[in-house]
Amino acid sequence: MDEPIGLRERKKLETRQALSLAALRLAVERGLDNVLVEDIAAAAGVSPRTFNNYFSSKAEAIASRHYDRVVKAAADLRGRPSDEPLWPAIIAATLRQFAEEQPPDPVWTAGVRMMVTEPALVGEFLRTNSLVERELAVAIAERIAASGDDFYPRLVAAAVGAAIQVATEQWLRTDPPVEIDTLVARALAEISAGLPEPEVA
Amino acid sequence: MDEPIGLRERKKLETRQALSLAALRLAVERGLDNVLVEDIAAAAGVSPRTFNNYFSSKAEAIASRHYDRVVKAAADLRGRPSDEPLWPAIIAATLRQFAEEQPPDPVWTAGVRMMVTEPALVGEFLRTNSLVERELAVAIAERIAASGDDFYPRLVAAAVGAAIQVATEQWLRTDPPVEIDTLVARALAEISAGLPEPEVA
DNA sequence: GCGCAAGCTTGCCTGCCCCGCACTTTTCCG
DNA sequence: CGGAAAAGTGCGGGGCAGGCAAGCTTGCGC
Repeated sequence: MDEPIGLRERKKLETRQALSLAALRLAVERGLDNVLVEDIAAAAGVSPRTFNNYFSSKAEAIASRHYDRVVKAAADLRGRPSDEPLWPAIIAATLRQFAEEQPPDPVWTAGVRMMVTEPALVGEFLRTNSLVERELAVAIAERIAASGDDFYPRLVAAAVGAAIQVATEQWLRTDPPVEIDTLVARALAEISAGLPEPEVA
Repeated sequence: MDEPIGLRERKKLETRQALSLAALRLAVERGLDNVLVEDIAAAAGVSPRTFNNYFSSKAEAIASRHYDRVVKAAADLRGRPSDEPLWPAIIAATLRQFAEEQPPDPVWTAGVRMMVTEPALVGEFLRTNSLVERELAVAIAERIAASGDDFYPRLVAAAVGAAIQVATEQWLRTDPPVEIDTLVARALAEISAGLPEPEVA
């Protein structure tokens, strides 16, 4: 968390963020396919050609915001005391991401719904999650003196991803809205406990 | 599992399969972006316009084969005796898919590697997996008298998907090749056991 | 300061993809 | 056998992604 150098880099980051934010906002406002790359570029104050220097597709630009957000959970995990047991640390780091923002930004929640709904976005959304899981696996590996490519860290990271995924889906579906924290916590608890078959009702 | 009716349907299915097979084979042979939709259509003996009546993208055509394959695991699970405990049934049904074909078809393995590697395919691949998980959740729900939309079945299905995903990744990476069955079995066993933090080495 | 090199932005242009529409051809079924 | 429904096809348009070759900006070393 540093690199004070780079006034040039700064501008680049700003442009990138402006583009991804504009992409998300416009898509939420008017629906994905009423937004042209041209519009996004205009909203960010750059030429359409430049858009593709930053992102290789509309979908990627939108998902980029998602990436920036969830990647923080991995960073959070790194910052936790190293003597804390693994799963409590994971659960705490994850929940913090969802708790941070109350009430949740309506543009963001609409964005999540869109990413999970629009066929043209789902793939990129999932691909992003899978990228984040890699980061997460590395953070997990650090705690147990393993490599981020090893089996166990990858599996744990994938399990966490799956839990969040399911929790998010259920959250989008519940009609009387439920706190997403609750759902995520439940999913993580259950998946870390091994998902035993419930007793016959 | 029937519908004897439909000589019309038959042709449709054949065309669909011809298209997806051609898409996969050509992409493996020459690399994804040296294959035009035109080529695929030609190889399947239909017009380019018809291609898009079946699939909405090249990626979807390729992933369609993947879908057809893995969806069988869910069907397999349905066919198992209903008094068998859940996890053994899941594990058996899943492993059967991988065991079925020995040695594995080289076009297929190359195809999997491609789907996991090529940025343009990864998203569609993941999206397909997520679709299959829905089927799987329904099959799981049947066994425990629940709905396919309920939390627990979804979570189990997602966990299974995550396990297979990780196993596949590791399998593609192991240089002295390992049987994928082994990896899948291990991943399923571990995730169903709850992924406890390993003892410090 | 100052000028040069590296790097970012942009415009232009090409190839390709996806899809709507209208028309033909095939299949189904009474 | 004849009409309705559905599948295949050709054409054309809107849009996207990316190579290339200028311009323009920034940073760095002198």
